[in-house]
Amino acid sequence: MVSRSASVTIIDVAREAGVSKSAAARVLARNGSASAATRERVLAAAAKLGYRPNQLAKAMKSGSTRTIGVIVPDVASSFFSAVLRGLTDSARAAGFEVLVSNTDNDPDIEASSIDLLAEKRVDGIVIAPVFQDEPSAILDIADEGLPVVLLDRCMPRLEHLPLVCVDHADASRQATAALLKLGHRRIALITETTRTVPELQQLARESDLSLLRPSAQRAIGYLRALADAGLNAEDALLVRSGYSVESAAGAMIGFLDGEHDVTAAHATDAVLTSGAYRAFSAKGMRLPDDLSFVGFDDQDWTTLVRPAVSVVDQPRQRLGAAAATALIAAIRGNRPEELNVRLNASLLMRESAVAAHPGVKAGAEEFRARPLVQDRW
Amino acid sequence: MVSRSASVTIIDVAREAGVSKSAAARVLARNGSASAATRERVLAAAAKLGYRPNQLAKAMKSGSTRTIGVIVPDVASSFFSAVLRGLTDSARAAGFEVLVSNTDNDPDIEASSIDLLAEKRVDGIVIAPVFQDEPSAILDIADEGLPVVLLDRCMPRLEHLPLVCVDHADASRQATAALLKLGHRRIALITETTRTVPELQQLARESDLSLLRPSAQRAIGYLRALADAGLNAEDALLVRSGYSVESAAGAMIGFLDGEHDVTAAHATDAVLTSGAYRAFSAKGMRLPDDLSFVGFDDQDWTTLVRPAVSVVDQPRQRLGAAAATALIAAIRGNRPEELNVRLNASLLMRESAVAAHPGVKAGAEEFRARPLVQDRW
DNA sequence: GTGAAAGCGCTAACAG
DNA sequence: CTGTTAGCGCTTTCAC
Repeated sequence: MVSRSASVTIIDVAREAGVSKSAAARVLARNGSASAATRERVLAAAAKLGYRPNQLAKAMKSGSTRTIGVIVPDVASSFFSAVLRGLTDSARAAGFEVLVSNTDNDPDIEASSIDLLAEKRVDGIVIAPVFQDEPSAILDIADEGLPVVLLDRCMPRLEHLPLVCVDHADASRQATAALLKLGHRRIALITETTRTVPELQQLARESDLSLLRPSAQRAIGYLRALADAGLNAEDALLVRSGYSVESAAGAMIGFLDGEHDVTAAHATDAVLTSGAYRAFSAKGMRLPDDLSFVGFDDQDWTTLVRPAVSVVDQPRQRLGAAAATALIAAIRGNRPEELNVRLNASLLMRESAVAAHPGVKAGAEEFRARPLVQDRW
Repeated sequence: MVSRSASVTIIDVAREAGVSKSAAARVLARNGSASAATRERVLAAAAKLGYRPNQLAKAMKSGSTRTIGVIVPDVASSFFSAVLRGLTDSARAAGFEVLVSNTDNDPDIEASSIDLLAEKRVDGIVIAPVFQDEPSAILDIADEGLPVVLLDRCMPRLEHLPLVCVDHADASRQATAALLKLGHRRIALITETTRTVPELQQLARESDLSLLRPSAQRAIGYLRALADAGLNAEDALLVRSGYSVESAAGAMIGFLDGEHDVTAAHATDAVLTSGAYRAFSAKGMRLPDDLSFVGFDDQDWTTLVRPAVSVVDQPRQRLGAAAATALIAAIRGNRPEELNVRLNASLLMRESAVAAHPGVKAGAEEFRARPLVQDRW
């Protein structure tokens, strides 16, 4: 291997080997036939010149770039960074590289990202779409025949696209059920949804849950757990928060400052979990004595603090891997309907949630071993 | 805008507009001259057909893909995910998309990632290299003339490549100096380096710090702070840990179980900070009463726990942005020497570190307002 | 101002 | 088995 110029083409290799361009091409692309002698000389020439196949040229011919695009709100978030990790690894294993972009939940950025990726001729796109009434950029690109897989969330107009997500309702249902089993009856829900309990109940009855925002789906899971236990939900138990640690902490402090009789709480998102936890600290509350708590997403700190925080954990990396797999299947021509994946979150009971009364039998052990079900990966 | 086929080319647009391919090309690429009438018809045709320029073809002609590659150990880590965010945003703003891959610190994966990116004809690569004796994949690609920017770390043989990093030594120097100012004299250092104090001192004297691993640079920063205060460092104060929370927790517990007289500690990495903190919890230690502590990297949980943890924080997003900017400058032809960037970490004094004795005057306030220096961004 | 033609690096018929 | 040839979609001289 010698020093090499900017770009060594197949022609350079052919010349060096003293054969024709196509002869060289055949051995380099290891298809078509070539004599042992030719093969050897071409390979030697390629090695000597440091030949690197130009995938751009290959892509122009084949129509496939072996590159996929990923569009998420923020790759720096703990959720999407883990998802991206699973996604890139899985894509890479299948021979695809990944182009990423962030939207910050801005529909315009989303639209321009889609256009850019389309112009770069990615073979498909995985997208965690921005909630909007007219997701036209996504619809357009999908109409043009580019494979698209929805990640983590869906919305009206996009129902026909394959969706890879976690069962949000089930996640919060699990968390709430665990608290109920521990004997808690008054359970606060820290939630981002702005819907009232009756609205949520109606949605749960009449619409396709997967078309709702994750926050609404999770709230519905909470309501279901209550209903399963024969309990009525109350708006007074819903602690409304914006999507930030500060907002959640403020909302929770406000709630705790007011009159209430809750003995437990569940937060429906990683950020809200942090905010709620901060509120508990600020109020000087001791978990689980003053309150039992189950958070969302297993973050670094949940096992760092004392008591360790119980959470319902989403399989983030596997979610990303599943999205990559689904997209690649779509690229290979599988039908969208076959590509839907719904993974289950798993309950991790630790020290922040205990029995409401000494008499309650169910301990943390009971939940800890709970097997995953309905998990296709 | 009507329904469109798989791929609308410039020829389709030309035909629809009733002009030649080159006429269409000229208006679509908005260079060259065209009459108002032609321009209008072409634009209309393009809109009608939903024409999307094929960047692959453009790239083949121009030799530039307007895509850069990023190679890091793990995009899911809190450090690199934040860096990636800054990097993608900055690249995007300059008109470049980003292709990512993870190495898990495996040199073979690194090498194959580099090859893949090179074959995809990225315009340049930002890489946080795997430590190895012969970084030949990186050297090869750089020799071939592909712009390469080193991210976060350098190593022998790679000195000639531009480096965008945080001043590691200064970061730990700042943390240690803060503790010293608070009156602490016996300060433990939780570190990943395996070098002894004499070795580190020799390295600090004789070699280019930037060629050492960040862990060694940080340890040297600690030694410098001690030296500045007229104190001798001791190997007994170095708590050796592998790169994992568990390892750090174990090492720290072992240290605390043994005989020691430290009143303060500093961890030199985010992971080690978590591990050390877990050790404090496990031992039932109360910060800052039992020990003053300054961690590394401002993580979610550092302000969630009570007392809030003081840290020296790396400007992660800006680091990524700076790397993108440097790489793009390299692509535009700037000389490598002009591209080096060293950012400063900033000390965030919170509640986990207090004066060793009531008499010490320096309080947290003194540090909080400390301005950034030597920061070019 | 406009069209014809060459070519980026590669693949894939197609003759020889 | 091997070489010639024709593009993939685009830009860019170069005549007209």
